[in-house]
Amino acid sequence: MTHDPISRFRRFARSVTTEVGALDESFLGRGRSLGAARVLNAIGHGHADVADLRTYLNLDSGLLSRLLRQLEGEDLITLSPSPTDARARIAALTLAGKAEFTAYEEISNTRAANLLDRHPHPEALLAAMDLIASALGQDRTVIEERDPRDPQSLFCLNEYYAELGRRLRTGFDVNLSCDPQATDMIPPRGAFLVALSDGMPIGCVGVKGSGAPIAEIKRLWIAPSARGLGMAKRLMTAAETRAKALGIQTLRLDTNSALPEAIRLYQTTGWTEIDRFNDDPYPDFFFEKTL
Amino acid sequence: MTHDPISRFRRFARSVTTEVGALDESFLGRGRSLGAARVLNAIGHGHADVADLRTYLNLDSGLLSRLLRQLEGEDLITLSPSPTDARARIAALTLAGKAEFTAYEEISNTRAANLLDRHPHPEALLAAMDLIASALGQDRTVIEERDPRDPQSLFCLNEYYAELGRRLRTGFDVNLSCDPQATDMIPPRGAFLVALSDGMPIGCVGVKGSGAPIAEIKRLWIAPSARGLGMAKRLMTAAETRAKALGIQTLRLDTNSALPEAIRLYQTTGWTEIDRFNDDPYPDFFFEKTL
DNA sequence: TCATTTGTCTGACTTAAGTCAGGTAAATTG
DNA sequence: CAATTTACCTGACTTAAGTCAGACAAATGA
Repeated sequence: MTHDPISRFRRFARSVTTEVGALDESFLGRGRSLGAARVLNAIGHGHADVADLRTYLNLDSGLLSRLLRQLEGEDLITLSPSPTDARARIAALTLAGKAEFTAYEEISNTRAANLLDRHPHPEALLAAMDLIASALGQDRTVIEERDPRDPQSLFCLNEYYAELGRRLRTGFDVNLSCDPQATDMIPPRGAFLVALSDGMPIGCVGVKGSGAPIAEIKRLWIAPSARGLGMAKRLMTAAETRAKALGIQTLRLDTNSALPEAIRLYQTTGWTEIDRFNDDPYPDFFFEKTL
Repeated sequence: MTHDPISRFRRFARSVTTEVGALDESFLGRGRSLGAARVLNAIGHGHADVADLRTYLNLDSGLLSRLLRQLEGEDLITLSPSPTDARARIAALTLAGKAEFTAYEEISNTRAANLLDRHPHPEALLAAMDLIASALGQDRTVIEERDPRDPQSLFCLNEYYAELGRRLRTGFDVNLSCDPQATDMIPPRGAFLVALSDGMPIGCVGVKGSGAPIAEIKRLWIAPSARGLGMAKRLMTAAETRAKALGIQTLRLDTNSALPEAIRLYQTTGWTEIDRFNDDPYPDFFFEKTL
């Protein structure tokens, strides 16, 4: 058998291992060990405090300490005590460090751009990568509270509107809908949650409150590449927990029969169908849940 | 920007690196260094002679020698001189070695099966993996001459027939077509070439000869995941070179207007359209090329 | 046949990576 | 406030990985 699922998976793993190995090789071209390069890159990507670096890179405290001093010796980073805890130290790139970091980024970006450039269907290739990254990263997906006007929140919301436009027979115009004001989805009135897989937004949900003990769930969206992995359930659970913490006792939501997966989710997670509670033209299904 | 092509590519690379790292970790669970495990696996996958192992694993001769002796000391492999060259040595797994090899395979296969099992659309995930593996592996794709009755050849031929069935408005029944006898595509009359990416067949082409200095190109097929990467051109060039070596002076082929990519390829690579030269019901385009 | 090349092995290295047991100073807790 | 915990550092290790210069025997070519 040469074409069974497992052979195909393993061929994928081999090809990707080769690519990863080649990237590591080109990293070594900058005359620094892979360990030091990883630390430099992690700092450049915003992992500032030493404790964070240690868990992110999964390094022994002694080993990381030495790597940090090596980078400090090369004048690529500075280490200063944390203002809130004089024991902890915070790493920052110097100008030279930023230049080195950019050089490493260039290596990665060039490899990525080359591969995408010479492919006949870059968008298909990227969609495939999204799918695989979501499947592999499902255990590492985190849910974070964000301002709904954040770039990552806006990305989710735009995708959500675009998808509604495609799926509702009538199309979707956000201006005709009961569009929640951003402040209604920010504490203390409400909250907006984004699911991030490796930093990439792959889903969102909003709790739209008014200060009263009743609030609405809005804008539940999951990226196509992440569907079927249980993200909607995780997001809804997180939203309910957050709503409870904000003092909300009852949640309501409206949805559309063109979104059967969503309706099925609500039906199986303790929501009860209720009568129409607004005059928004789009929804035709209404649910309620007591927390 | 959080959703540009390069970010998406790099998110993919990160998630896959984590997965590869986790696999290496579980390999270490068998109490052998990664180097020794890699050698054992390579032998199990048919890399028997030491020289082949050295190039395949890209190892220093001294290092490989030591790893081999370590495995020999564990009674996992035997090393015997090659019958054709008494300097060269050939590695083979002992019974215990086969058991260890299987254990490593199990680790990989279980990880693969787990991931596929818990995904809602395993076939979509696999198609995405095929696409990426073909894109990453395009430089490592090799063209090999095979017997057209080989399992890998048959896989290509079946896919080819299935695809014709989908694309021809009339469907496609191999029995109605001028199906070449396998012996017509085996030296000295002809040849059958298969493109292999990491051992996986992703394309084929046949040269159907009769002993005369005129022969036909048949069964040109490229896997969907590998289209647009120039494989068809590579296969055709290889087929022409092989035909020439078999003493063939003129090549002909028939094709169908439902396959415009193929027709475009022939038109741009030195083929001239000619009159119908057979009464096969399927083709409606005919080409010829003098080598 | 004899010089050269080839395939593998050995011993003596270097280096990166990682482990582990203290040590110091700051923060936290009862 | 004293005891404990936490965050990081240091020194002394081990191990895997990899490099390099020969050594040897078999194969090859003039």
